[in-house]
Amino acid sequence: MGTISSDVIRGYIDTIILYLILKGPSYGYEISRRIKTLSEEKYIIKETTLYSAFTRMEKNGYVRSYSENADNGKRRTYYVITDEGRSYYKDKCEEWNLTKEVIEKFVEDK
Amino acid sequence: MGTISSDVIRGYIDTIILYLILKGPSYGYEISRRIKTLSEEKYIIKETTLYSAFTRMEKNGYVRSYSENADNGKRRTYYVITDEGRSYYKDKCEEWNLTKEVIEKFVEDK
DNA sequence: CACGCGTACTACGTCAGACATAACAACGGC
DNA sequence: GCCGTTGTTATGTCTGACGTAGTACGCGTG
Repeated sequence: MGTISSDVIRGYIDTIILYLILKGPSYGYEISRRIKTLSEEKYIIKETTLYSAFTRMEKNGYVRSYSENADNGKRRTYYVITDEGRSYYKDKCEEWNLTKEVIEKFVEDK
Repeated sequence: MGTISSDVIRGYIDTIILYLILKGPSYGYEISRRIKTLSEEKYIIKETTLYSAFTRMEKNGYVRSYSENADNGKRRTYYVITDEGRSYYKDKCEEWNLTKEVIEKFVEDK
């Protein structure tokens, strides 16, 4: 307990990932760790969820990718946000504010 | 525009419905209208979504149902929240607060 | 008096997203 | 020599929301 269920966040995985590459490219493993620490361990993304999100977003034109060999001898795939990705991110932020308002009408205050 | 996408609310349909029968039984059509007005037309639930939610929740023990002939000659299926349903609702409200906190870390303020 | 509209619900099928399970691969440390 | 960390990929499953369609009754209006 303390962690949130997956369905809840469904629809915002892409937004979360895009947020983390707004300021510069990053790669899967790093993003997953940053999600974990930023959310204070309340949300830990699954590898499959993460990488399938990348594939989906690349198909949708929200990210581009390139491969590079890291200094530690490992190959890495970096992801870069596109203009389309930025505009999608902004739209999702607005949608979030709407959605939040709606749901809060049906959720009792603690 | 103005209305919210379905995936976003996914996972909260049941919560929304349960909220509307917290204070007493209701039936599909009425609930759908109340969601529409309460959300200020920002969320309009589909019949299929609504009735499949009822089925699911009855299977899970969150609601009970009974049929009655309404004064207008139509049969109606009323749904009643159970104790399990109440406790599920409370859990979801708490989960919502957690989720909200998490997502807001990745969404830029308007 | 036929028709559409509001009420009330059901059946069947589709699709996408999140996840489970598993594997591959290279390095460091004990 | 094997485990843990880093880093990614493949394959398959399951559920929830929705599209499309149909049934059925009563009421008002043209």
